[in-house]
Amino acid sequence: MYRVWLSIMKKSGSDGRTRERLSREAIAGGAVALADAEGLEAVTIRRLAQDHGVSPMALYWHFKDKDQLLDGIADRLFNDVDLPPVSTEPWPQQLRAVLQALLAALRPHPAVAGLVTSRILTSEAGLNIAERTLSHLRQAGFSPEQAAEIGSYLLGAVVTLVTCEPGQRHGEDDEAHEDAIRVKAASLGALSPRRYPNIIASSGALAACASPDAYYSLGLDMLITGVSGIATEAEAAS
Amino acid sequence: MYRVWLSIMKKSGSDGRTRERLSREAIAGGAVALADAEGLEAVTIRRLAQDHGVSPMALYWHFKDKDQLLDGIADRLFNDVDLPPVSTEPWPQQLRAVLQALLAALRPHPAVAGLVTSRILTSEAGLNIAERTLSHLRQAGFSPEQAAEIGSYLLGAVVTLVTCEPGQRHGEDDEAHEDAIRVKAASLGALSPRRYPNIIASSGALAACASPDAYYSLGLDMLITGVSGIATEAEAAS
DNA sequence: ACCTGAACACCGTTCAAGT
DNA sequence: ACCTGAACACCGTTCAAGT
Repeated sequence: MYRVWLSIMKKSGSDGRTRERLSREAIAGGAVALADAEGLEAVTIRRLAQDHGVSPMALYWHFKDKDQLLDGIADRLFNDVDLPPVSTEPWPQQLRAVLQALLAALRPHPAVAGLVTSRILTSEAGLNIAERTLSHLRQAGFSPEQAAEIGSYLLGAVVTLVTCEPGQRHGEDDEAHEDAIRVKAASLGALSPRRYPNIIASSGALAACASPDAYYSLGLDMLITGVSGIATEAEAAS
Repeated sequence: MYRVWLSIMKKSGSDGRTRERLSREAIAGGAVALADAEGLEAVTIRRLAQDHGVSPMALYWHFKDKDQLLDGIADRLFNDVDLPPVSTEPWPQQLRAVLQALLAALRPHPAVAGLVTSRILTSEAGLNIAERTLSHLRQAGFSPEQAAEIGSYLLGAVVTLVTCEPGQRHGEDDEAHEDAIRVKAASLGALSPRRYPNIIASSGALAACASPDAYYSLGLDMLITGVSGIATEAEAAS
């Protein structure tokens, strides 16, 4: 599928000498596709340049250094977020919808999801997500300071949901991935039943997620329930 | 402070030719201290070897490759966790105490905290933490499958709390860090008030955490409240 | 404005060899 | 058992130069 992406980008077949003009977007897009296929450690200036049919130094025209390239990847993910319109619904539902939108954008790209945590406030699109999150937290009655802390945590927690999904793949092909899951479940199941009875009972579910959709839905519920809980506490205390 | 660690390790002064025998523990300890001082990107096989007064290849006797070295760092953090004894308290308090113990071990080492997420089930000490977490979740009435998903998330969320603490330093010295915070607060404060009113209101708190203790306490409350909430939901549904 | 070639300092890692 | 030296393939990045 990475090869498909490549050929689209190059706009002509395997013999195609002609290639698209390089751009920040094309490079970041290629980086995401490469990370999806082979993991973040495969995303290298030299490798990206090679796949674009260009010299490594060409990328330095578009990005000051590799860190800015990673910023570009994060920015691309934030731009994939389809923020729900503000409505008259109660804040918990609206906040949940915002987090769910972020989640939906990150789920297809677990290998690069971790990049966004530290970059929300340095990305144009990320700022919009943060602003919406803070506004719903203010609706809940939190102070600007509390909203900042809780908001930072919530956005990070969405990333955590994605990167902690049991059996999350890390850029191997499908068969190798299934093998790894089977091996992991077996090794957990072979632990001492006296010392680790609960790990053994959960070994299958720890090695792979039976229903990712249910997992993510439960995760969002936990987040919103948690915020609602401390919101009412704070309200009762004031 | 990293220099202090170095001199202790070498057991003699600046002229000391004699050094401790190398060991997995000494190497992992040095790696943590180095990451604390200069960030995870400074943790390099060659740099560690140099600081230990040894050739880079010496480390390969103790660790198969760099990934195993990172495993060793995570293992060291898990061993710092002082797990509370099982008691007769209700499960939410006990679960909170377990998460708090993990949090206490990770807080001093934000640069390497992220390493633990994927390594809990491959570390001896990590398995104990996971087992305790799962056992309290089973007490709460969750199935082994639910416990696996929720437990994975909870342990990851503790890491998230540490790495998402607003203004979390990343291995700079103190003055540079305070400068960075001031710059960040100022740049957030200079955003468009029409588009980002809430970010501006929270700009100070987004750039740096006023009271980390309060932040972490609130974070643990959110986690426990969230789990409790979906636990009673699950109970009510059954 | 956009890209290249050569070069530099740095990685992780292998392998044969030393004690 | 524990460590070294030389070598290899790979990084990110700079700088001067080409079009």
